[in-house]
Amino acid sequence: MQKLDDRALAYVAEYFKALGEPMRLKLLHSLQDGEKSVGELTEISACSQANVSKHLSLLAKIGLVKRDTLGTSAYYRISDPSIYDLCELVCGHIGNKMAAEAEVNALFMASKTEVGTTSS
Amino acid sequence: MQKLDDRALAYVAEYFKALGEPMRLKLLHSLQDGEKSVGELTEISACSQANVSKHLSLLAKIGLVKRDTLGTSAYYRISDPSIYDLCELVCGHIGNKMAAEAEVNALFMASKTEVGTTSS
DNA sequence: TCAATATATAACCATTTAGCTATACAGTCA
DNA sequence: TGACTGTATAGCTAAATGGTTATATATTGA
Repeated sequence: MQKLDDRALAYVAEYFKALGEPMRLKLLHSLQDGEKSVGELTEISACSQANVSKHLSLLAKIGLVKRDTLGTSAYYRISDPSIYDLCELVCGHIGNKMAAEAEVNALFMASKTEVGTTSS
Repeated sequence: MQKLDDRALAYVAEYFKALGEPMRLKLLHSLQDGEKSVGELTEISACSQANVSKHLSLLAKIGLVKRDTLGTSAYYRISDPSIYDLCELVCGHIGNKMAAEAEVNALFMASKTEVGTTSS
């Protein structure tokens, strides 16, 4: 039972870990409007083809994307749209945080104005 | 604009990365029913105190948990309940995946039964 | 079959990081 | 102040990993 829990935990962590990479997020974002070939993604991401391929393989292994081949090209597409719900949640969190930071910033600026330029 | 996008991307990735660690997920899970001290979490997680402290620091830095002190103890609590929504989504995904695996397994078993034990 | 193109993989390097042990730091109590 | 307790941090090691270049693999077309 505990063992199963740990396995599930590891599984969830693996999932999050796959999303914990800016380049992979960029690739997933690029796929949001439909499937794309490795070449297209390479161009979009401004990243080496080998690296793009490796990231896509990882995403496919996790099950986040699916792979289809047409001719010599490989086309990848999102297989689990729920990741966008995830990203939305996180972005919401980030939005809040940025708003909070902005507020703190404003307060800071205000306090500076109060004190004047004699900052010492 | 692109630069900002990359920053946001890095931010989201950092957030996911923090969740991409079984031990940190375990700690967050332990905090689901209320705040706990480092000592309590150390006992629950079966992990060294130093390591627990480090993970908690990281989670606090990201803003996932908050820290309060009482006497010599430090109490941590979830500061952003939305992470549980995240986990639920991911667990749903995992549930689907496991169900799919179970189905594949069943089909495999069935095919083995059909063919019989003369597996060659 | 041979050349060309698209993708995947191998081998390697540099960085990151989870874990450990030892220790520093801070608050409590005598 | 000095022992004690709880927490954080420093320093280290081993493993994981993102990136690179070079190469292997596979499909198309002449």
